[in-house]
Amino acid sequence: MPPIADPPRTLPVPSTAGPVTPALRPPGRRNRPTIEDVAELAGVSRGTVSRVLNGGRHVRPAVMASVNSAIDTLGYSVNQAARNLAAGRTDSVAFVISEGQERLFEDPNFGMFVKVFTRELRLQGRHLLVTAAGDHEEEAFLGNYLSAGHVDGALLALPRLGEPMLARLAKSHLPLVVMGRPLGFENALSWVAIDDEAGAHEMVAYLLSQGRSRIATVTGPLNTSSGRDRFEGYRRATGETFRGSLVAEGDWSLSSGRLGTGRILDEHPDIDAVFAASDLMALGVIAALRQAGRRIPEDVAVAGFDDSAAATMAEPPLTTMYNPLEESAVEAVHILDDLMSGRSGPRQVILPTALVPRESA
Amino acid sequence: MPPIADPPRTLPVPSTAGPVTPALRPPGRRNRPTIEDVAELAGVSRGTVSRVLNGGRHVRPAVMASVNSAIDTLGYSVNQAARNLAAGRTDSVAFVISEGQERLFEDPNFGMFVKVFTRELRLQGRHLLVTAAGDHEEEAFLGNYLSAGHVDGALLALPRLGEPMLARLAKSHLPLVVMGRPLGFENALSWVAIDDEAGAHEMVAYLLSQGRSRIATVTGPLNTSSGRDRFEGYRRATGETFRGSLVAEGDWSLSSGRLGTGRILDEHPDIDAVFAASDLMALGVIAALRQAGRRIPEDVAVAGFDDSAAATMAEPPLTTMYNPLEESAVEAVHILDDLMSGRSGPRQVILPTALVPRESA
DNA sequence: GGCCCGTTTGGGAGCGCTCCCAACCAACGG
DNA sequence: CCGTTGGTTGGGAGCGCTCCCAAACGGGCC
Repeated sequence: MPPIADPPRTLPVPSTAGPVTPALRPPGRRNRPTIEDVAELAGVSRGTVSRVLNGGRHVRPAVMASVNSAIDTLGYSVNQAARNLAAGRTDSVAFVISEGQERLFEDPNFGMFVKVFTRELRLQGRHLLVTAAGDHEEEAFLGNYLSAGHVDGALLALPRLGEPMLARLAKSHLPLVVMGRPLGFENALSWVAIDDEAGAHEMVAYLLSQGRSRIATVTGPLNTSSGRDRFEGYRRATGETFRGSLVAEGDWSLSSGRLGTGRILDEHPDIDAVFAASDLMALGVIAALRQAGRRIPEDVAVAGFDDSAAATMAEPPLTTMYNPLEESAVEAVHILDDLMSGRSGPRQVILPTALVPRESA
Repeated sequence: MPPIADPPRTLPVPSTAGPVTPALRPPGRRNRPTIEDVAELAGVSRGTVSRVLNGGRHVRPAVMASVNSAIDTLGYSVNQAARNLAAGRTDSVAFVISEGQERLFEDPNFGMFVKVFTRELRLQGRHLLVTAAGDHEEEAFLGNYLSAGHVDGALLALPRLGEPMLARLAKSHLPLVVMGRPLGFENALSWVAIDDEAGAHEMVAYLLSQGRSRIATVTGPLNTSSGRDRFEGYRRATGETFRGSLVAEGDWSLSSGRLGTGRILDEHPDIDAVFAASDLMALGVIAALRQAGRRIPEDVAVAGFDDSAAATMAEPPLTTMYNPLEESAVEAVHILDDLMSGRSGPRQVILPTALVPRESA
């Protein structure tokens, strides 16, 4: 790239002088030692060094040791670009998120995913790259990145419906696993989700069994599969008694829980329970109820969803549904591994939730 | 050049069977079209396609158009591994975080950094990869990754002192910019920080000017530069009146603010102000004070630091110091760009904070 | 009309690795 | 003693690009 730097690269000696010792290597741009240098120092061939680098099968222990020591003394580390090109794989996986990054990083699920993905992938010798695309331009940029063979596969968290990104990636042939149910691509793609509908249903049934009869709900965004399914669970559980005015659509945020509850209280001051589709929104629900002078759970029971850290810290501790995030993440990585190795085709997994009764209901 | 692979490519007819459509291309593992295919279709040479791919300098508009159309019809996208290898760069930058990922993602600063980094890097045609290392093993794994030439540079958020990661990376020759002051590497590395000491000093001076005289503090972790510097600012501002028993060390978390305040109250029930080294801890301070029956700000003034979203949402709204996170992030990317392009050597930037008075003090 | 110079184009030479085949070697059995 | 087997090793070929030199081209000017 630098016009000045190149001549020495192609030819250390301008054509006049005689052969120069191999020490004078035709300087790569960063002059890092190559596999060839290691081979020379260890007195073996390129092939042998490569074998050592890739697990050391079919290499005598003694030779392996000398190669490793050569690697150490040279401070050699493999050039990934070259390896990728030659081997046709990158040993890394992207975690792709649409949604504005600001909201995103508040999501407690997110940190868990990153943590578990990193850990599980490392067991496979792979790296996790987290990438986010806020707007459409960034999405295109990111789409390019993924198609350019930078990664061997991708884990996607694209909660909203009809993500253009999904359609684009779906036909890119890149192995893909979606976290959550990808509406519109349920059969074509692999995905891991929890049984939101059943979980929500169970929770509302539980509230009913506790003698609550006027149960309101603050839903998640209804253009996400989780938001929609949890609402459906609520609807099915309430059955005959379902009233649209007992429903407020939230956006997973604390303040949307607060606002939604306020609105419902205006029309229905007599509610005796609120099912929030997330713990964070449940916190907002509690705040709004308190402000309206309600005691929890005496006057109004509150239930959340996810069993996040917020649920324990809440005052009173929150009755919620356990969301098997960690299991989901582990499962997703396994599926992706199978996909990348060609061991199997697309696969879908739905994990069950579990009721966690605490003081709030 | 390739004896086996070439014939079919240069010539669609293998010698035996009848003419086969150009679809039959030699086996790339994923069978993706290469630059050579584009060149052939557009009727130009590899070199010309490469020129188009890299901005189209020295290419006639007509030729450029035909190349672009060939790219479209073939659905070609550049193979990054090959490009990286040939060009010696990757056009991507890592954002490296040590610290357990769980805590990490709760940090509101973090989301902001990712957002701004992504945006600013894209203007340079670069990608951001977020990578985290929880334990030592992961750190080593990540260190390898970074040294392996996967990225052209890295932005580091390694808040704690004596990060082994820092020492390791510092001597790796990879262009590096640290977010925050890297204790022990102040001169060797580039970094961007805010003036924590001056900010804390200003805040405490402000409390004093408001007539508060018994000012306690909940510090950040004293093994981080920010924690330490903010404490120093407090110490300098309190001067003669400094008392060690008015200090509690926190860990940036809400609960550490609560616990620390509780401990201080035990010994000093008469405090009339608390300076928390972060907004989140200030929330904990408020909770503890309330529980002890204090009114805010009437009985005790509370001040935070960072001017995060939490500060506005607090009850009462929090007096705090504005932390120019976005500017820091922008600055960091600029410095990194200079470093990567060899335009300049290591550089350090310290940005000023600003007092944001609200109701809590 | 011939010459010179700037622009455009072709294509050779790698980049540093993996893959794979052929060569090698030692131990063993017939 | 030689053929055979199975583990080990060397090194050619090639992955798909970028870089750069030299050739080709096209005006403008004398």
